[in-house]
Amino acid sequence: MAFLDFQQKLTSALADFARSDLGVELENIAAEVPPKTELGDLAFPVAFELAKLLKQETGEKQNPRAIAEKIAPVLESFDFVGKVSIAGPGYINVYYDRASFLARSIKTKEEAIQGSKICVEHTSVNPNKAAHIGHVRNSVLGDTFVRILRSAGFDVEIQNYIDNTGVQVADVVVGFMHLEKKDLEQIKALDEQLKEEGISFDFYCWDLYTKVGLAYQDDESLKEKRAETLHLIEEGGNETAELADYVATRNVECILDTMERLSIRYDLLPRESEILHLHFWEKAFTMMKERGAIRLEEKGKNAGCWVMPFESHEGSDEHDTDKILVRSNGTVTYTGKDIAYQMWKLGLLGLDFRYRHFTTYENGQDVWITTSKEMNDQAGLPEFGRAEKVYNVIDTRQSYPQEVVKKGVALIFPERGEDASVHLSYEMVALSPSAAEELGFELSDEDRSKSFVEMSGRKGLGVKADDLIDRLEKDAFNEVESRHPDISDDEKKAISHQIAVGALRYFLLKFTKNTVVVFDFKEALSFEGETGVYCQYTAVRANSIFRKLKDEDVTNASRMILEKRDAVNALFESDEGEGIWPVAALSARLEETIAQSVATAEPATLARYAFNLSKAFNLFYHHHRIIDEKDPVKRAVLISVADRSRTALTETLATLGIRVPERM
RNA sequence: GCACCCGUAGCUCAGCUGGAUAGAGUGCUUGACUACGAAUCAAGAGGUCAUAGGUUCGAAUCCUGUCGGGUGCACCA
Repeated sequence: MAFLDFQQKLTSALADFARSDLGVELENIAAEVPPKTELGDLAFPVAFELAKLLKQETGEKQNPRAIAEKIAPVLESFDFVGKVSIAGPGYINVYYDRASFLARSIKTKEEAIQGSKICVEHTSVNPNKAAHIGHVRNSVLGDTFVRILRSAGFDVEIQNYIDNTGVQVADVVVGFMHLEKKDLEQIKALDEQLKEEGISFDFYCWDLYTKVGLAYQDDESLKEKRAETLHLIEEGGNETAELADYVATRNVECILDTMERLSIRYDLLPRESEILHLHFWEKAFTMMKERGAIRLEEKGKNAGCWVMPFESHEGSDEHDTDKILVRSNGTVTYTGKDIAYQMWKLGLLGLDFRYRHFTTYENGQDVWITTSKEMNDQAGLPEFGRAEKVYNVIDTRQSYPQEVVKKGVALIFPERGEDASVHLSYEMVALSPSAAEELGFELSDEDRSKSFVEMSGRKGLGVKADDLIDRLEKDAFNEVESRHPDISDDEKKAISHQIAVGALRYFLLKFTKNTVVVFDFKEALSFEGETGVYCQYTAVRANSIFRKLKDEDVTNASRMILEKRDAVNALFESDEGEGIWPVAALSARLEETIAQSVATAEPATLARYAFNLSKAFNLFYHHHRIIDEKDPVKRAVLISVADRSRTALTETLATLGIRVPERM
């Protein structure tokens, strides 16, 4: 039983009372958590609202406090309510009955899957190089949001879009073919050689990509090669495309390995090549023309282009108000393809991909990838797409094209509307100037004067995800070793891995989405203060209490609380009970925090909850000795509260993708 | 020029659809380990919530202007 259930009952009772006894219809009743636990567990500022409404109807001025006095008995009639008090100018503060709350079973949420499917696209790293910390923010945000949605009971499908036919892949292909003069066989041989040397393929491509970028600067003919290469890759069915496919697929494998280290997994990898070859765009184009969503420009500078009118932006001489979807040479822009893809995700396109099994995770979960070939073996193929709602995790710099996609789809399918497509937008990860220098980059005076430096894949400026994870694991290993010199190296490694993941995921989740994360090594590598490690440590500590308790201590505690309700409540009234209720109360707020995270699409809310819960537990922990407590009633309460806290904390951390080690 | 985001403690950030005395972390000063684990805890100092108005019982939060910063606005992806 969570507080959210209580709140819902109280709110509807309030609405009924306002309707029947005061003759006022309250649309939504605001409830809030009082600033201090001494002020109760739930507060309704509704008396102010009612005073205003009653004045409007009757013309008589009403005192909010007097109204609150009338409401209090209604709320007090619930068995889970201990008392109700009127505070200040008319706040109605509700105190839940503590003994009765602790007597209820912890029972975590019911597994009621909500009917419709939600599709979340995240990661979508260009498959031409290793992932950096900016990509990881995307993935961690997306993955955590998926976990939050699932925790709230939604059916979620995870897609990682693979732009395997884009310019960035073409760049690396140009590097292999024209700078290094390698053909497919030689690249495969190189790949084998790299494996032996312990260098991952995506790291090699990272450097190659930078080299190509530099080579373009003083070799015009190479730029022509790029256009040529891009064209061949898009067209498919030639040696260049085959080579590009190998390079892109190997990078996808590497990136998936990186993400696996962070417990991030996918259901489907849709590729751009299939969107092209299975003619998704042509289908969407026809529908858009039929529905009059786009028009062919006959004059002006966009003559010969198909554009989508876009009124919300003012045009100017330099910038157009309309968005071009088909160029005057007849080719489709990225945004055009994206509209077709979005339509597919929502089950509106009337075409489907073909699928090939890509890999299986160690838990047996399959990952599928799209293909244009007819496939025979489709055992276990799930139904992809056809989502009720789609979240695209993409950084804020792509807000404009995302808006075009959303509006475009809504224009063709007004019955689904704009709400079906959500751009889960977040700010970029940039580097602090000192971090950039630490990576060995020379900064201009201009860069150094800025508060941050943007990462650049093209320049090779960025913190590679695997490097950072390695560093975190190494630091964690040293810490574990100093604390537990007796355990095996394998166990130390396993623990330090969990710590590293906890540290990194939390670091990226503690900032709200629209905050630019200015990456700084010291901060990112910290294991103290507001970190994932702090939360993990708290849970480990709580668990270690229960390792020392006997099972019957816990069951006895439950029985004791049921039998001695008066004594339990008396404990909370006395000084002895100080600091116990705040953790218990906070532990009961996981469900509402999840609901809030879903409503605002903001995982940071849950991360903050994990930290606050940990802090509350630590406070409680330092105030009370649980195992040694002599008073049987108090001991029972302490055990029950500690058990609830560690359960809530463990579940919260799991939803953040953070595991709790046995010891650390 | 236009659109979106941001401006809160020395620094980095929270602050939910408006609600009670604006909170954390970090840094600084001090104190607590023969332990249910010090990756912890406690105490102290630190704020004209950029600025000027408006809306109302009530504004860090909503609206408008101003100043300062970021990001977009390709027949690139």
